[in-house]
Amino acid sequence: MSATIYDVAREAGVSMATVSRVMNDTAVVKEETKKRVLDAIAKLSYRPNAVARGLASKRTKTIGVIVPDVSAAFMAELVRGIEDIANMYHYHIILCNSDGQLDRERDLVGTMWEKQVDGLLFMSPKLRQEHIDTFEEAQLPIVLCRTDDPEKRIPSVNINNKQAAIDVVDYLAAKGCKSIAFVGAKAGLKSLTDERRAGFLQATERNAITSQLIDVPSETYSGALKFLKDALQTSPVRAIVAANDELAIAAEHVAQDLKLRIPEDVMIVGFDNTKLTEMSRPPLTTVAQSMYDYGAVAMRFLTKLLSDEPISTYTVVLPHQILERESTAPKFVK
Amino acid sequence: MSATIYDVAREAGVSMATVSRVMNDTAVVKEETKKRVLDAIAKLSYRPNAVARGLASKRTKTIGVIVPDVSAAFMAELVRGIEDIANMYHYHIILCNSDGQLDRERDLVGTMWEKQVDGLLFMSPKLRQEHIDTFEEAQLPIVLCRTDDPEKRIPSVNINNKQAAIDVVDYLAAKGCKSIAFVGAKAGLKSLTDERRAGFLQATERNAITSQLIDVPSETYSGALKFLKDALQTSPVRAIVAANDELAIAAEHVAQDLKLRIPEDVMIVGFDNTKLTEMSRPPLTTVAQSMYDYGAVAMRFLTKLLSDEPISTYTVVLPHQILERESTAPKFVK
DNA sequence: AAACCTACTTGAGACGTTCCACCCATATTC
DNA sequence: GAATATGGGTGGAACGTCTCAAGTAGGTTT
Repeated sequence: MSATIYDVAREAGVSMATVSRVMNDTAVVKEETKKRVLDAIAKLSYRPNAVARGLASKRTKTIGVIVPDVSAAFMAELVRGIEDIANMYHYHIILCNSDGQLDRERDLVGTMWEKQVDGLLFMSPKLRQEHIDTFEEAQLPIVLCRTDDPEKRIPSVNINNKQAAIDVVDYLAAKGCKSIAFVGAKAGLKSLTDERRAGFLQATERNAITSQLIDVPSETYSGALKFLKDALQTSPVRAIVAANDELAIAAEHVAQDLKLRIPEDVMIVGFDNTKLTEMSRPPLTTVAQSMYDYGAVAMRFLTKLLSDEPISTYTVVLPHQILERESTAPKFVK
Repeated sequence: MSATIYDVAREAGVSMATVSRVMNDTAVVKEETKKRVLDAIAKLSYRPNAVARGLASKRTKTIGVIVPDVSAAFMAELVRGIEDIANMYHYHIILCNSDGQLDRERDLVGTMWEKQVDGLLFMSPKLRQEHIDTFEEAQLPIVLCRTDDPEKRIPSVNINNKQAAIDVVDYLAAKGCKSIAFVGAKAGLKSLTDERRAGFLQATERNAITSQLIDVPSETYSGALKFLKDALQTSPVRAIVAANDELAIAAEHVAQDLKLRIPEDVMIVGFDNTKLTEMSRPPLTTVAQSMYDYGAVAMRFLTKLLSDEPISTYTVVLPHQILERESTAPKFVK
């Protein structure tokens, strides 16, 4: 069996309390005593038991991270950002997948409470009142990440998706596009897409651009192909704004099948700057938002909450940026 | 403050022990008493404290998962597989990124011990003696995943990469290819690639096929483009086997730039069956190994270890399969 | 000389469970 | 009728740490 704090105390000829103080550096200990304790620790290769520590101190140095699905595009990058910062502040993360299902999400918040996590990082495709109630009940410090809370009830980190879509339309308008389509999941399913669509509609109207909405049943490559083909065949447009990169690539492929040249005949813009954008033909113009930073900022925010550091704003908005590639800008030919 | 088991006991007029037995269903309790307890639990909305439980029972229902980098291609899928199965057996996972660095890995194993995890799932690009020593010291049930231990000292889950590469060459040979190139990182950097290359070399020799090795500095799309171009321009081959899908797509693009038709002029095969394979043009033939299953099987293995279920073999080898797509098979045209 | 610091150190009660030893009826066996 | 099971329950030590009130020794002030 492994050594306990009590063993170390006996070995060093001091009390448990002193050992504890040496370990946690929580009060002054005479240099000589300290050395005796450290020697004893080394000799017994003592490591503190974090569970006992958690019980006694009521802080577990553990953060619950609830995501819809780690394996979804770039979610892993976000999680990596979270983990890195967590680590920096000596936290660990318990990762849970909810598939965006309300029951599961509520369940997980409860279980995380049972595990006595110090805080929660929460991601969900759509935030409802039930979520808020659950959070209320759990009484845990929570930061929302990439999850829109229109009423700003919970601390959150987001980007301004609506503005980003507006920027994209303005960008395309400046290139002379007079007719633009937006492709994404039907309204009401995903907050992200809804916001982007709203920006799209607002900006097309303001710029007097003919707009068209292409609804797809699921925001995946294969799920979108057919709907895109139908839409593009019946009413050709000058540009396509896709709710994410995967859809944008589907749009590229459909356009190419219809013998349209990109970007000469039709321009295509995606969202999220996933790895796909570089690997598509032509490379995809997209709205970049660093997923890593997303997670990192959210986690840093949470650590501030946990250590009562002063907070300037409870709804952090991250910057975005249009990354121009060849799907909207003709390639420079030597 | 939230209710404790003691509060519930008082409310129901029974002892703590009885409440515990109701919660854990660990012994018979009279129907009537049980009801009183359950009512009290509901009334006080009692939830057991997992930390206290962990201290008392010495089991935390938590698994440590150490990966080089969650955000690396498809690692997230693997983690998802782990999480799903963990969940099924009522475990949670603490996820840590090591970047494949030995010190960090050893550190993490130690911290996971402190956190009193019930077991460890470990992934690393290259296993060394120091790893084994660290595991030994930690005295934790450990399963290696996608991490080769040539001496089979630690329980592990893997696929037979060498055989997979042999299968690919045989497959191409059957299609009449007489000259095949292998593209991947230089020998000695990645165990995975080394194994695949070994299989490739063995099979090309056996089939009397002209083989060529294209070494790239990094196994990424952009990092490989130039080297592929140089290689394909100087010595045209009939087929390319890439160490992973990303490289295979780079190969596709380079071939297309050289006005080669795929698969008529050159066939291309990737490894891993990532999402990219479906989204490339033409869709990529690849060696499929479900990353999700990889994680799922490893986790299931660990649960068996943890509950002393009988184990048939300590080195699980997962099946692989060549998924034929249009990069090696001409499209059927209506 | 009494009172008061300061610098260290101790003792033991939490923290919220699990689980073992034990108790008390009532029923069953020899 | 004594011994033995069995169902249903109790009490409290143990798990390994933190933490706080309290203690000691030596010096300084009044």
